[in-house]
Amino acid sequence: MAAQAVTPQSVDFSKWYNEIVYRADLAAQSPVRGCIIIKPYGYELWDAIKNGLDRRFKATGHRNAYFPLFIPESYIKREAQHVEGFSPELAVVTIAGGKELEEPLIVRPTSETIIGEAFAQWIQSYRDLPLLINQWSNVVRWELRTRPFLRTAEFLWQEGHTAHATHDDAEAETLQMLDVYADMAINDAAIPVIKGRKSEQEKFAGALRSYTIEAMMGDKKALQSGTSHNLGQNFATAFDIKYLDVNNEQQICWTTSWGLSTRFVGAVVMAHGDDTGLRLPPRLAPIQVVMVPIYRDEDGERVVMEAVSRLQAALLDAGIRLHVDTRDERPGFKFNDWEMRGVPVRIEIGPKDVANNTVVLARRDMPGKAGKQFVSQDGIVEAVKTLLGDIHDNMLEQATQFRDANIHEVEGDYNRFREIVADSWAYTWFCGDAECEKKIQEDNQAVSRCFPLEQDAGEGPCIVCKGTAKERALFAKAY
RNA sequence: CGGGGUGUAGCGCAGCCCGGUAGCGCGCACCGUUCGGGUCGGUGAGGUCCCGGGUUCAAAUCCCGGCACCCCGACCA
Repeated sequence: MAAQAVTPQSVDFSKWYNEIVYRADLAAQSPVRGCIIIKPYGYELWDAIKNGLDRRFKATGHRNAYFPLFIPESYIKREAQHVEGFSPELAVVTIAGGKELEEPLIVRPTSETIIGEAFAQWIQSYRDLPLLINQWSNVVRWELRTRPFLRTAEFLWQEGHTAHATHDDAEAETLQMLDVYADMAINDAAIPVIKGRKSEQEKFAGALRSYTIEAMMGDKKALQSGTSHNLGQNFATAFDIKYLDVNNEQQICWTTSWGLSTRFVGAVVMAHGDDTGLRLPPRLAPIQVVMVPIYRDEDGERVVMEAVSRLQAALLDAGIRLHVDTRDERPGFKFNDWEMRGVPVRIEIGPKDVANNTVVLARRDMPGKAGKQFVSQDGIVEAVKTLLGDIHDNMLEQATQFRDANIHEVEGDYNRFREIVADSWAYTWFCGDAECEKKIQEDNQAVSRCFPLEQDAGEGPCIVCKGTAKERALFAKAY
């Protein structure tokens, strides 16, 4: 039989990624350039991400709403930086119902403008603030170069939009939502992310400040996995979002927006996957446990399936997402198949196990024999629950160690800096100047990722111009 | 948007140079065999050879034009 292994990460990470996405059944190619079909398994993964976020959004007082897909062209043009940032990648509808439209409609690349217009009508008084809205939607950005999940012409996401009375309120909201993203990434996806502020060059078109959670992928490239923006009064001014304060004076609102997209599915794949396939974090895995019955004749089948039904009922009762693989395939095939799909735990059960009242528990995060253990059927639910927790912890630990081993601090030595960013992340003093950033980008393929929020105070020489820098930044090659 | 590549069965490809009945592997269906780490054998279904035009008795193959997708760079969640 032909080898069915994927291209190893070490040979060609990019190729590995593409193969995994299709072979693990996350997505399929679509007839439309730059778009993908998200298949059920991939969508279930997105659903899990989505549910984790939605729960957190609601817990912090946000409400979901839905705004139109089509945005009048004039709206996009109201905020100068915004239009400049987005115009190259807009899809525009000029004909509808067989007639040329009086005003072209933009297929939303993001909804600040149309939501801003609505906010202007909804907000009259300081009593209406803060206004905390979230939308789950699709957006379109006509990217020239696309990759499944990481950058597609159409993608799914959520975009939060809020309005506040003061700059500080808006800033608190922006940072709170960044925390929400980080919490989901770490506790649901087992991806250790670094919270930071984007440089002036890298911030959102029209924002006062942009924040990001940055994650390190298996090839050591950085992936911006979620962003949160303090929009200041830029959009509020452009869209007349005003309120009367306690003194009956007109004030301009402060707004925020924050988004996390199906790109995060790509983050899960690239942060955890290995040469055997996907490795899904237990809390997001659509299937947490797969049970593979093993037998060689009808007697064996009867006795094994009886035990399978019993264990299945117990595990499903406990709320574990379980799948029993009864396909007419050899066990070895099934093992490999589910490993490709990243299922965290596999239960093998055969006649010998039934005789011994045991099962084999195999964990995806530890390959081969090392990850296998015999456990008693009696304590199966607890054993599985504990194991799922252990796997999450271990995956987070592995990813954290990998990340920390590949971030190197450097001070003042530009040559050393260049060596570092060639292969990993550099952490260094950076003045934030556009010219300095440009030089780094031109000399290396790396760009600034963020000024990490958690760093010791102090100052040092900017890695490029040697001028006094008050913050350190992370630099890396990025997706 | 620049550079390269590829369009032939669901997927991966050969055939094209040198025109002559469209093939291989995997997958799929059925039968048997096997089943604790990617079984083996048999039978079978499945094709606008990317599209349009041209040359020719005859085009997957040669010529002209178009389209699509993929990969690599610059730009971006």
